[in-house]
Amino acid sequence: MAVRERRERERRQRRLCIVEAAESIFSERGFEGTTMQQIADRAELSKATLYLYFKSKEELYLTVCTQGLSRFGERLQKAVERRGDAVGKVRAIYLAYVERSLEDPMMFRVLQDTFIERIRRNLSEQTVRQISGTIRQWLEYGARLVEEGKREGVFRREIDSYALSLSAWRMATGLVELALLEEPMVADPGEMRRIFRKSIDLLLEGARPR
Amino acid sequence: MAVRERRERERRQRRLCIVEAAESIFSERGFEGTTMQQIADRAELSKATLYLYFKSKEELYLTVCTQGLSRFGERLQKAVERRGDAVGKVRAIYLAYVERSLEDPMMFRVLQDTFIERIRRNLSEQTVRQISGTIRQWLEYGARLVEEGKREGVFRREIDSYALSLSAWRMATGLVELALLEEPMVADPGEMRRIFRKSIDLLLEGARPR
Amino acid sequence: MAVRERRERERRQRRLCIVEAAESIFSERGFEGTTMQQIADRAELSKATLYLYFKSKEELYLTVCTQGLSRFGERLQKAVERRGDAVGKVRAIYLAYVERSLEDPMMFRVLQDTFIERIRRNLSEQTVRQISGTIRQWLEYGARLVEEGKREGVFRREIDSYALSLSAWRMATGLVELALLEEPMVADPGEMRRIFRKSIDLLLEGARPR
Amino acid sequence: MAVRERRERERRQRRLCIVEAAESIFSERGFEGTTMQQIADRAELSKATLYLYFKSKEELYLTVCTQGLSRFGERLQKAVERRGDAVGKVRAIYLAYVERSLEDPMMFRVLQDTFIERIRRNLSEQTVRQISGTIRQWLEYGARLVEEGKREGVFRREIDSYALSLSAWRMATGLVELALLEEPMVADPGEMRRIFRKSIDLLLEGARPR
DNA sequence: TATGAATGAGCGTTCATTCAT
DNA sequence: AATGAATGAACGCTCATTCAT
Repeated sequence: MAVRERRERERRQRRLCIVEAAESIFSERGFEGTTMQQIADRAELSKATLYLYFKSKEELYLTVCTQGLSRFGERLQKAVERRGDAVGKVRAIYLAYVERSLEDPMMFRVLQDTFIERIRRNLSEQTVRQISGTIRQWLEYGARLVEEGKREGVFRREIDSYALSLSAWRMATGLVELALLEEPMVADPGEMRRIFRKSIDLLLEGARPR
Repeated sequence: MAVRERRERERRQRRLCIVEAAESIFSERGFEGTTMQQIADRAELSKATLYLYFKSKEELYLTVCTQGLSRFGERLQKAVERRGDAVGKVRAIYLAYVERSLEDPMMFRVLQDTFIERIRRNLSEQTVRQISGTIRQWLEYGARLVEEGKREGVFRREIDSYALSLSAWRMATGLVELALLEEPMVADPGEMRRIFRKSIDLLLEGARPR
Repeated sequence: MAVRERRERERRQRRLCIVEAAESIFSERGFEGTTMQQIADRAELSKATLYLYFKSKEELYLTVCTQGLSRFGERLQKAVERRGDAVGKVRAIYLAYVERSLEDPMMFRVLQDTFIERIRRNLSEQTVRQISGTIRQWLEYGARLVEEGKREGVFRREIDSYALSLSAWRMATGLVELALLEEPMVADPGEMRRIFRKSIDLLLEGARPR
Repeated sequence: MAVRERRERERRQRRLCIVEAAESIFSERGFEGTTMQQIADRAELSKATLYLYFKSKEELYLTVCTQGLSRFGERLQKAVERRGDAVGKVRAIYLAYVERSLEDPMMFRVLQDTFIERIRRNLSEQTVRQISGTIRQWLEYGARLVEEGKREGVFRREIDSYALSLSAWRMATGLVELALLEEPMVADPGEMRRIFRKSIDLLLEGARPR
């Protein structure tokens, strides 16, 4: 019967709906600041129903994180395609990361939580491994781009490609964090845009052959 | 009588003891994840006693932050003294920041909390302003070092000194965050040390005259 | 389905149950002396459940007051109907007020709290206004009865109808307060009954044309 | 030695000082709304010292009540002296009671608390008896004045003198209660003064021979 | 005698989770 | 499958009282 299929489809749909509601609230208020009631309200469901799809607040949170991570990855992927040399590609991926984060601060913030020890402790080992794995893949992808650049002669041979990849990622993240503060701490939005560009340019310049 | 003096001394000691307990728990669990009971337990005092020394959780948090901030600042200050050129000074302050953070992860984490929007919302405006103010001072100090370097001819004239200062700070912070994860996500401690050095070298190299 | 109806009915029932528990404890111990735990215990519910029905202790208190107030009002209303002249009406309403208060001391005490400055300070302005408003209505109703009496010629023309209304109300309240003390302070119950009658007779006699 | 005497004197002085501080705060905030800290602050002593003079908050409260009661009584006594007939005397004592209460609302409010069952339960039997006794004496004094008035022919023979005394007292109390509300519930201060006079006049008029 | 310091018990309120329907 | 109702456990904070000095 097609009934079962429909059921299954509806169930997935419902799940998705919850995840979306959760994502938007987690990112606004963080893990601890979010209540199941708020999520239920936004999903237009009852609190109890949430527990039919996720066995705890943590599991729901984890789902939001991993789903967001892979969507994020897809976007970055596209940014590098059709770029010229490796320098351009690294620059493009850096700026795409920044851009995406600023456009969808929700996702960015949820992912940031993932690096907070206290929250990690609430997640199962498997989850942490899964998230770490994905991130490591990106970093390695970045490192490969740098290696490619070395072969192209746009980066110095002795550059540690993984260190560069890592540095760029952390610098981007740290600056976005700042840019997303409601009350700007160090600079206004317009200035921040320039700073993003300058930051990656400095780093890439530092890796160029002299 | 010396009684009053002793009392005074004991009182300061007790206060310090509470601040230390608070610092260690705030850094483990963040502002929201920390309860006054936990702090009281670690300080081996009753919850009510905390309120004899601090009128609220927030005031205690603020004290932890500002005390840590100034201790932190003093260390950085020392790191720059007796250094040769501006490049050396910036490098020294960067590495000192990293070193201090790794030695005293508590303080680092408490300060990081300060950049989480949801937590900022729970703090009084005054608290946020005070912390932001101190950080901005550091950043400006960093920018002045870069300006000094331009005059010395070790940095390019067109470098945006504030952007460099900011980028370095955020990169350091982002990398330390990673290094402090209990289960290393991307690299082992030994490798991280090298990466710290490489990261700042890349950035400084990028700012050098060609 | 009748399910929804039953639910609705049960919910009202539960709410009523809480209000009753609250009324009995508020009247025994006053607003400040009452705890949500005590109310929960008497209603045989958990403290948290109270908050499903009332959003705060104050809202619960307000509900107790206003419900009691209107119930009280209805009884007084009935007491005046089918009475002959205005003197009879005022007398009837006075004695009904006393009677009701002695029968339902809970309500009487809760309302009395309303005149204690410190408790007023703990209530929202709206709550206080609402209660004051109802009481003022009664007083004005009393005053209108006196005016009616003047026209009938059973009260002297120069009598201040509002002052009489007010005096009667306060006298009744003060005497009831005394009568409700567990250990009688001034007179036994039987004697009190006579005193109530005598008190209003004195007042009415004082307002008669000579 | 005179040392012991001085000690004793100082001790009494200190005690008085505490009672005064307590009286002023109890009357502002009621029994439950008052904290030992507030009393200690106003008495410029430490909280612990209070417990050297009174074994509990309740005992302190009781002392305030009984002391206030007797002082109050002395004032009323004076008001009746040198008055002409019994009507004038009753009127004088009624208005003196009102006047004193409005001048020293503190004392009035503390005494009112004495009629709240919940507070009575916290006091020892002896205390309650002591307070009741004093009040009863006043009432009987009032009743004797009425009897005097009957002999003078200014009150009707069949008047129940105790009932009149009681009614007047409760009416006065009830009206004062109203007058002391910060936000006037029924009438402004000026109007209240007239109402006080009218209220006792009504009652006395009601007791006159026709 | 006087007090600074300390605390247990308790407050109103919130929330993740469970359960009967 | 979905939910309204319920609750235990905890939260930040307060206060009457005790105790060492």
